[in-house]
Amino acid sequence: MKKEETTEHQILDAAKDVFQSKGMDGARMQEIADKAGINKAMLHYYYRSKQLLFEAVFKNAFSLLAPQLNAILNDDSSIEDKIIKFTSDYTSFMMKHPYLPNFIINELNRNEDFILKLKDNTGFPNLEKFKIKVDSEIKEGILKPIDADQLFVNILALNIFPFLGKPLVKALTKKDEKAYKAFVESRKVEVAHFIINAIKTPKG
Amino acid sequence: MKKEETTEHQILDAAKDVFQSKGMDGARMQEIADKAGINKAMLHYYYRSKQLLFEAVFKNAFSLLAPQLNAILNDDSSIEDKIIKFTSDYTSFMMKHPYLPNFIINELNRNEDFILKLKDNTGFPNLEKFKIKVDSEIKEGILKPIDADQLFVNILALNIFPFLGKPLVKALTKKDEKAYKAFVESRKVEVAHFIINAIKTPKG
DNA sequence: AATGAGTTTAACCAAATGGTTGACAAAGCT
DNA sequence: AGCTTTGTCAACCATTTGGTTAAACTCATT
Repeated sequence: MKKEETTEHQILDAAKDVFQSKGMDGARMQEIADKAGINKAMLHYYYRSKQLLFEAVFKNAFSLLAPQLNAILNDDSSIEDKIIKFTSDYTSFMMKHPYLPNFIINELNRNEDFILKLKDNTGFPNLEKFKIKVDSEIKEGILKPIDADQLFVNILALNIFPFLGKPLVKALTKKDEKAYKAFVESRKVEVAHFIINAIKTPKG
Repeated sequence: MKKEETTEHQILDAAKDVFQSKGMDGARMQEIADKAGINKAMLHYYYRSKQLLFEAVFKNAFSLLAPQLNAILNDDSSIEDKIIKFTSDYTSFMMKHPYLPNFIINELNRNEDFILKLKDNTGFPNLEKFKIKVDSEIKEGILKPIDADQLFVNILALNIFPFLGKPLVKALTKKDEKAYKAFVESRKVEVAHFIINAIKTPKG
């Protein structure tokens, strides 16, 4: 039997659906069982409790996101190239996993201690290399002076917010689903230009 | 008796606390009653159901946020001045209401229809005037070409995200509460510079 | 065929939860 | 003073919910 067909995996799959769209508090064990096509008791047989099943889903989700962040932080290209690549890759990734950012942001807010467990894990994004690169490009005169933390948060903000605040963005800019998708798609390049304009010293 | 001391207002106040920190699903009517110092039956006496009490809290919260957005959208100053003012004002406002952005974003995501009710309301932010101003400043050569919707979403993103993603930002940039507050405080001017650098044509 | 470990199910349980009821008091009104 | 309206509470109710149990089924090994 393939791994995707085992009961344990089917549960995790169904749990992902339900937890990510309804959150820990809104999710119901019965709904997860129904979606997985199995008896509710099986959830406890494999994952013991709602909390543990939730944590399995959460860690899984975060382990999907972390490499996206590490990609920009740990390669050796210029800051400009990092931004161009990240903005495009991250937006594509989010379009495939629309529930992910809200789910993670939300549950981290609901339980601040939760992030401590992740921090210890290897693979938790580290900004050191990025900071060094930013500072060196500033010294070289390629970039205008800017704090690397601020720049990183700006990059994240511009890329993540349109997904976090999708309903708000749609309502404010009066876009239907189709127009919203086109809007986000065009951000793949727009956002990179925007950031680079903001931080690059004029040539000459 | 002052308005703030009426039972009805005490309920709304307590409900605000509980709903904004735990969300609709995580909130408990008993906890709201306890926090308001009254019997649980009173909640239903004044607001009929959990859903209606929640909606009262939500509308209240949104009516606090909307004027902040309208401020930038409807005054007559230059885009540069709008950005400087908004970035500073909005950050101050958010520091006073830290739960607000998450609460609103979250519950809008949980129930997309909900925003339709708000849209009809007078006072719902409208971008028309802002768009016209952006386009005219681009024609005048003050700003580089940029889609007004994109610019507006960028402004929102840079200002709201640090509050939405507070735990993530704290963890990634390795800041404690004090350093985080200083970080956000300095964004009052940093973000405005960042945006203006991105969109203004070089002088000369 | 007998054994036994792993898997699955129906039925059940205690606690929590949103909501209701009926009694009663305080405040207005005639 | 009587009568009505409004406000408040303790007790109660029906349902939902996460979790448990004990029996049954599967299937490889002996």
